[in-house]
Amino acid sequence: MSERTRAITIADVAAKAGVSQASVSRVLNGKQSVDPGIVRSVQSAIAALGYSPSVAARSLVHGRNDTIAMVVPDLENPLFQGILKGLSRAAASDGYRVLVADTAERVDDEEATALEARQRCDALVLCAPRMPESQLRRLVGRVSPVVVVNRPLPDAAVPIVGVDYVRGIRDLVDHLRELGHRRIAYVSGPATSASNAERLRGVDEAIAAHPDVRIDVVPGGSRLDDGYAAAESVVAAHVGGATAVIAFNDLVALGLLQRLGELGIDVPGELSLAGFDDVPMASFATPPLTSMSVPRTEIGAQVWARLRTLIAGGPIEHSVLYRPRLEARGSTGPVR
Amino acid sequence: MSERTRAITIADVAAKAGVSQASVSRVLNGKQSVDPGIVRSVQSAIAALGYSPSVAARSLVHGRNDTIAMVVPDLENPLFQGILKGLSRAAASDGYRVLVADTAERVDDEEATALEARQRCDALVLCAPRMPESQLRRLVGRVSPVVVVNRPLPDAAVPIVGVDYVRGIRDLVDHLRELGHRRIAYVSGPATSASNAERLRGVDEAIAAHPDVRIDVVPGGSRLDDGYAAAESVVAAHVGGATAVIAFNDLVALGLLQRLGELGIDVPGELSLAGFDDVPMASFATPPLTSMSVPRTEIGAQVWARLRTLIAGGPIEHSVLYRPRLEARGSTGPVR
DNA sequence: TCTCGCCGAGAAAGCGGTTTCTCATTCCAA
DNA sequence: TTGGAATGAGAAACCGCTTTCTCGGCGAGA
Repeated sequence: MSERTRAITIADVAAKAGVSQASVSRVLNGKQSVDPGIVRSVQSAIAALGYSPSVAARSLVHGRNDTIAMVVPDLENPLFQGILKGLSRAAASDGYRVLVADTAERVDDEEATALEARQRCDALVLCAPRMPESQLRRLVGRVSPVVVVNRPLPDAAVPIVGVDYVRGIRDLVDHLRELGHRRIAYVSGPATSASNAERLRGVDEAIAAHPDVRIDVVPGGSRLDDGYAAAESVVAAHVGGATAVIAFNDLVALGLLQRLGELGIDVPGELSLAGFDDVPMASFATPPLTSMSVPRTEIGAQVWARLRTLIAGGPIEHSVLYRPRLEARGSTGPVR
Repeated sequence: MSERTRAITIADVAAKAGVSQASVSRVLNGKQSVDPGIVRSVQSAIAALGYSPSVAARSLVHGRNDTIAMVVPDLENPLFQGILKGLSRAAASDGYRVLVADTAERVDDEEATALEARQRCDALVLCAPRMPESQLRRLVGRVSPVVVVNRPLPDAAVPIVGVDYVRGIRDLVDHLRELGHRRIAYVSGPATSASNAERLRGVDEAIAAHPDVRIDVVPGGSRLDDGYAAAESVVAAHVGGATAVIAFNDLVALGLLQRLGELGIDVPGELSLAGFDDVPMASFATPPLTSMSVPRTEIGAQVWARLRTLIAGGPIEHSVLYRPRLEARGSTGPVR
């Protein structure tokens, strides 16, 4: 291949059309009336040259580049994928693009990744950040405009979009209680996950509200194999009297469900099982998994709405917490 | 909030340090020796001011912005997610970030989306593009450097990273044939999917290689509910003599598996079932789903390797086709 | 001791656009 | 007919950084 030909610039277009660069710019942006003749000659020059303006130059002068970044602990989590999808589509409708930064659950890299991503973008979405609260508070101040997802941060000057896990767990416990369950096991999530802490609060509140209910917490994780591996503890809890299980999320529940099947434990006959998030797979499990539905793409869209306001210099809009909706399916049933 | 304070620039740093902008730049980039005293004063000025260089300005000068874009038909597909994850992590290790552009399966928007994304980035990844071949050939010429994933494009001047679906299907048919199956149903994917066409070629080759095997193609799709909905046709094929089913991908297979269970059809007793892609959920299904494993994140990494070479002005590296690996699990068994 | 070459630092010229500023027209009202 | 406002187009400044160009100072060789 020969020497790379320099890309054509606005100057080339101006020369070809016999007008000034300013006029070309005006035609391009159409925010000032221009002589129709000039418009025509500029347009034909653009077409003839196959010109397309440099995004970088534009960014420099405008101080923005119509791109936002989403920082996420693990791209493989269906919840984050759904949020990314919703965010990406909503932002696209306003001409914004989304850059993804996967921190691969490395808590120590989160801050640096966020700062670096922020440099390239006009705004940031921090999705379920794992870092300590004090660090997060400091960070959100530095990377504004920013929206935080799935991480409570009381009184911080940042919009939060999240899921009411406390309420979700309570509703789920209510569901199980109505089915007659009084002894429940909760398979917990990653220690660094704030939403796990929220779920645990939900557990506590549920216990407080229903003194007749007892909930044992057993260690788990966030992925399919974590659920599979948690079966042992769950069985122990079952032997100890638990008749129902709530898993940190659907992946854990599905992994657990598989293992319970292998162990010959009937769900929901012997043990009821519920997950969280209502991932697409949930309703396709055997038995279909009871879960708390979370509007993933809707969350993404809401995040964008808040971010857009912020970018436009608007106020910090109210935070919003989605209340999960119970999807009662075959994996939970009346206590025997 | 008061008038937004202008961001600090390299000029501020230079002034504070009492040196020229050029020196600050030299310190920053460290590609020229600078007096240690100047280095120190610049560094402390940077620290004191909390300066961070403008990415946009840098991009303008360099003509690149260390960002690539991945255009994908549907972010919810686990295959693409895996590729994105692998790509994103590999690129990150070279200081590159990835921007995602989801075309939401709208074939007509693909080209525009790709062109638009290319403007903001140094290079492009076209993931399973749905557009017609002629259009794609034209496009890849315009958006170079570019790597195409999962779409054959013979003799095009572009590296291709993909999966050998032809071979994969053949291997899968061989597996079923060894189990005694002679009548198989193939639940096909989206009409616009090139990889579905490849699978169909695999079907044809398998038939040609094994005259005793017959494979019926029934319509399907690419998602869980497509598989669920395809059950009717599959049952018809089963009644017609088919003893095994190959689904377009694992999602279809899992959806189908669920419905077959509801219909009381024993898998693999009555009907063997296999998917494709080996998504994480596959081994957690009941029964565990036989599938063809595809190295999703590895593909992403390979894509980056090729793209990096291209960006650096290197040659178009050889295309690579991964041969799927059979993961024989419980959903396929000997014919009754 | 003098000259040549090298090195390091500042000045200035871009990178490719947008936007202000300026000035020449045009149009309307007095 | 003329003054003044409105309009439109070109010149030039500017966005923030990199990189070339230039020049002063210094060390080494003669």
